Amino acid sequence: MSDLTQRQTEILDFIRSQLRETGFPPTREDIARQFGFSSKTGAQDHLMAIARKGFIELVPGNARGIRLLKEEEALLSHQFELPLIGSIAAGTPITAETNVDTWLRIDPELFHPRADFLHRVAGHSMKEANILDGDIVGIHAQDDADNGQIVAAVMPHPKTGEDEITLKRYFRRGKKITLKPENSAPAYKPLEIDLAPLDGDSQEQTPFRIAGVYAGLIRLRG
Amino acid sequence: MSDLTQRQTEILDFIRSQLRETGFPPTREDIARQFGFSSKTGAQDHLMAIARKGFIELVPGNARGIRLLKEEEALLSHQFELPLIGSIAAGTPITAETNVDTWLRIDPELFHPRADFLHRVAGHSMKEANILDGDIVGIHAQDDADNGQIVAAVMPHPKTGEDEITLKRYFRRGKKITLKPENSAPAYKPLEIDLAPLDGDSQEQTPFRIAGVYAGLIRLRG
DNA sequence: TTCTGTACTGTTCTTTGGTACAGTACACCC
DNA sequence: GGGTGTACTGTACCAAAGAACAGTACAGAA
Repeated sequence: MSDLTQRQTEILDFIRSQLRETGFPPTREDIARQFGFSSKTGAQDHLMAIARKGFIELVPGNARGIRLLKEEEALLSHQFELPLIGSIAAGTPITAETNVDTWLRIDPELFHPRADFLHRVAGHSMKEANILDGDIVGIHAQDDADNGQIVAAVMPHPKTGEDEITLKRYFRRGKKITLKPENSAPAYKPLEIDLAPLDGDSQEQTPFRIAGVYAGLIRLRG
Repeated sequence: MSDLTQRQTEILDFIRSQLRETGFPPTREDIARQFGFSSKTGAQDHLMAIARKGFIELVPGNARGIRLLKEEEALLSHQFELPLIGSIAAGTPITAETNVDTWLRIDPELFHPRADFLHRVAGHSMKEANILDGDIVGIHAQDDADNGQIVAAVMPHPKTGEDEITLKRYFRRGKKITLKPENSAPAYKPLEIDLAPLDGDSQEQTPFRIAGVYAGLIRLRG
């Protein structure tokens, strides 16, 4: 399936938004009006191009006979789904499509605060916060956190160097940040990060950022 | 909101099915054809009645200008929702509508085994199974369980006598059933039930049944 | 250079489809 | 017995909307 042009994408988005808002697809004239065309033929041309590329189906002879194809229809209801984020490709925003393993049908608004993405927990470092290996946590995207909150931190894996998400409890005192696992076993040690390393100290900063705060979890096995 | 008549319900169902199949609402003529009316006025009359009762909205002057109202739209996707079961009215099956507090938009198929309903946990009796007060557990409906499984048991509350759901770990040896809390604090005691009380013993049976087995949980706060 | 695709304007034709008006029949309620 | 609501038939009108045809302009590929 070939790609849509910029304009065609805009028009497809308009069809989606109309469907969501009014409950039925727009007419050629609706589209022309929206984009400032003086003739509805322009809209018709675009529709035929989008249909030819397989994103919609036009039902001849039917008013508003525009059908989003299945893949497209699924996109519509992404509003009640959450992306499960796996590994993070370098230089991408966390919810970029390449980082999405799959979409799970869970209403983001159920969580407090609202979840923006999900992450599968590996390991037992948050055991004492009742977050277990294999649990899927909901994360509310924000780049800061309050003291004592559990955060999803993005930092390179100590061995592979690849960016990954880890859950830790966040504390900040001046320029010192502590990321604390919730497991009293000696193997789990707090991570200290100094935002103001001594001058002349060429030691590299731990490249760390907050992807969001913990908003709840789901555990999918009995 | 008053109720729909039989015929009106049929027509509303047809509108839903058309939306699902074609992606857009039917015309008056589509409806007339479907139900064998010889005039589209019959369809129009029904639409106006259904709109007057608040189930749909008609957008004047727009072809296929039929909009399902929000409650209705949600109904469309009940397939991806789970009922949260609160207290249980006497003599009703557990997922009867009167027992449903609300519907949460979570795909039942995410759980293993598939969840049939949800239940909010009150208290700390399953703390050591990492199920906390306030968690919402997914339950797969079945009336039996294997030894060691966590079950949702329905039995009368010791004080109020009202049927309620409690989570316990299930063990059976012959005619003896043990429902065991997962909390080693002395306040939490296993419950023993004997399916074969001694003859002549008039002591009342604990009226207990298994509503289903634990299939996972969601925790909606950070 | 020609061909193909995108991105439109402008006009015309015809069908689709909403809506109004006039009836009929039946059931239920006050 | 009259009013109201449901459940239709039948006719008619006209705006809404799809579809076809004829252009223009530009950009990139063969």
